[in-house]
Amino acid sequence: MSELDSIDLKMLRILQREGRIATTDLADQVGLSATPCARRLKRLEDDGYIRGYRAVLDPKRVGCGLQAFINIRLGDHAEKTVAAFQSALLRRQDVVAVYAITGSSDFLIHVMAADLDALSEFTTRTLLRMPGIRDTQSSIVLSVLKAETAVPLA
Amino acid sequence: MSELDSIDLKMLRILQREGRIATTDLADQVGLSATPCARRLKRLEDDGYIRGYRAVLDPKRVGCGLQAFINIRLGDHAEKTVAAFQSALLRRQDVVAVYAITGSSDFLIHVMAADLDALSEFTTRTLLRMPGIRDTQSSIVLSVLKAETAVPLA
DNA sequence: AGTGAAAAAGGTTCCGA
DNA sequence: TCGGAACCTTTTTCACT
Repeated sequence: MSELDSIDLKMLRILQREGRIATTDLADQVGLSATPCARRLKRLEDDGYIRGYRAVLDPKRVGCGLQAFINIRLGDHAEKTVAAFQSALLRRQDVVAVYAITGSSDFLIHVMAADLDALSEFTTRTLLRMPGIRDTQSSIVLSVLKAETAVPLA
Repeated sequence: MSELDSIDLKMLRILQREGRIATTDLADQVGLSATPCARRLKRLEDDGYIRGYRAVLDPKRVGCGLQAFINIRLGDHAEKTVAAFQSALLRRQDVVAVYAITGSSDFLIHVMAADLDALSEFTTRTLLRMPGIRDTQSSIVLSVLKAETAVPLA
């Protein structure tokens, strides 16, 4: 479970931008031949540095024109309530992220929907009917100036 | 700019999970031979449905143990101030996302840092010294229950 | 850990349906 | 638009440094 050397970091930086790059090209870019590059890549995957690879879609292009962040405060923090609330959220495809946070609310969720109608339907029909919710506060995304999946690597 | 048929959608769904899948395997999974599958994939890329491919790293594993969301309210909405503020944020690697939002604040940003020290340094040394900022409100992420890059595809 | 060559697997192009 | 064959590239394996 050794450390990452500068070549590993270089590889990770490149792979965060070009997830489908051929290992031969990756090898060129980090100054290695194909064999050790493939070995390192496998190690980075096996040791859990790389979780997986994803195609990044253009949300608007595929019919998801609206995004929102919703702060949620629970009224009841009983373990059972919290667990039920969480698993209900996690099951939904349109809830793309769920964070437990500090501050004035308990959870921050990131929702994607086709349009305002779909979003308000989610909020009123689904979210507000979940047990244990005290209040919610929605922030609709007007524009996405940046949305990296990339983790900063010093 | 034609529509996406059910095979295209299937391909996109698979690619959101397995961004590095071989096109022959993708072809098998959608019931096509390699040639038309590769052609469709190229079209999805060229027409902007697929923005790119990314390796997804484990943040903790690569030294980014702390995430936070920060709501930012500007005091001065002059175009120049807003533009300067935005470009300063966009330049920073540790600011992984920037959204302009509705509601009580103007921007929501997603920050990744090694630890609390690094985060508080960012807030006090960088963020609060930016011109035009009226106030900020940080929510530190206690746990990530879900963080999909995937866009929901009906 | 890295290299280079050979075998296997995957990707691309062209043509016919 | 699809499928198949030929051709080319990439990946993997292996012997060696």
